[in-house]
Amino acid sequence: MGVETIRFYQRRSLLEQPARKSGFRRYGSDDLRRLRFIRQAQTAGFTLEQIKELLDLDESEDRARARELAATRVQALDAKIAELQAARDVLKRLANECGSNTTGPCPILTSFKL
Amino acid sequence: MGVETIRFYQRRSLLEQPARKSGFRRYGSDDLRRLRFIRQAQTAGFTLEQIKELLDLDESEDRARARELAATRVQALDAKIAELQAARDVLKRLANECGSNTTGPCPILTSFKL
DNA sequence: GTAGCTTCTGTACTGTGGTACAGAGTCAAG
DNA sequence: CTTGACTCTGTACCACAGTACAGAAGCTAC
Repeated sequence: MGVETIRFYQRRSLLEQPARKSGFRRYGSDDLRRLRFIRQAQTAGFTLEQIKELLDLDESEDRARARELAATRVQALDAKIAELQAARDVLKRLANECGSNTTGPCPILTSFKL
Repeated sequence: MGVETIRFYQRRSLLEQPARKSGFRRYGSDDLRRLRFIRQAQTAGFTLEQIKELLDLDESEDRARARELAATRVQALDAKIAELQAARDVLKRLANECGSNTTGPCPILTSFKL
């Protein structure tokens, strides 16, 4: 994670600008934990905007809202996983067919077209 | 799919510009099939650039390359599915915990931080 | 005390997949 | 033969999550 990204997060208010010692930002373990949180939440598919909300919630201890965000995200993840799984299975099958019968046009290219 | 999208594809050379009758584009079933192909390939996670290549391959009947693209995509899909699945499971578990024990800070917010 | 690295601010640019708009032309129905 | 809906070209803009760069200042080691 480059320094540019960190400053980008500061501009987006996901990270506070630490007190400066002679104009330089120095970071502590709090910042590090926040950055780790951002990364984890990103892999769960939260947008930066949502992550900002989660971080703000942490301050206000609004458990209901946090659960709501999580539940919505789980649903979205389930939908996305199902979609990718379906696409994967189709593509896998087509790739196999394309590999086995060697005459005629590749089924990957023709199958979608019907 | 709006007309703007179609013209966008034409600019990206995914779709040919049909012969004009007095300046207007008229589309046939070929174009329709191509558009359907594009949509299907998109849900499989191919980028427009890759879809363009697939469409070009269809002309050249290069089965090996088509299989290669498909195999790479299947791998990427598998990886993505696994990642999403892991994130989903963690999030789901945290949401449950956040709902069950009602004291202390919400585990969704604290768990990532350690 | 200077070379070489990092940091600062601010702005602009990237890629991906479109969307929106202005201003002009064209077609079909009434 | 006008009205309204559609199309054309071209350019600019959107979201998202960064990344790059210029030009200046500061820190560190030799």
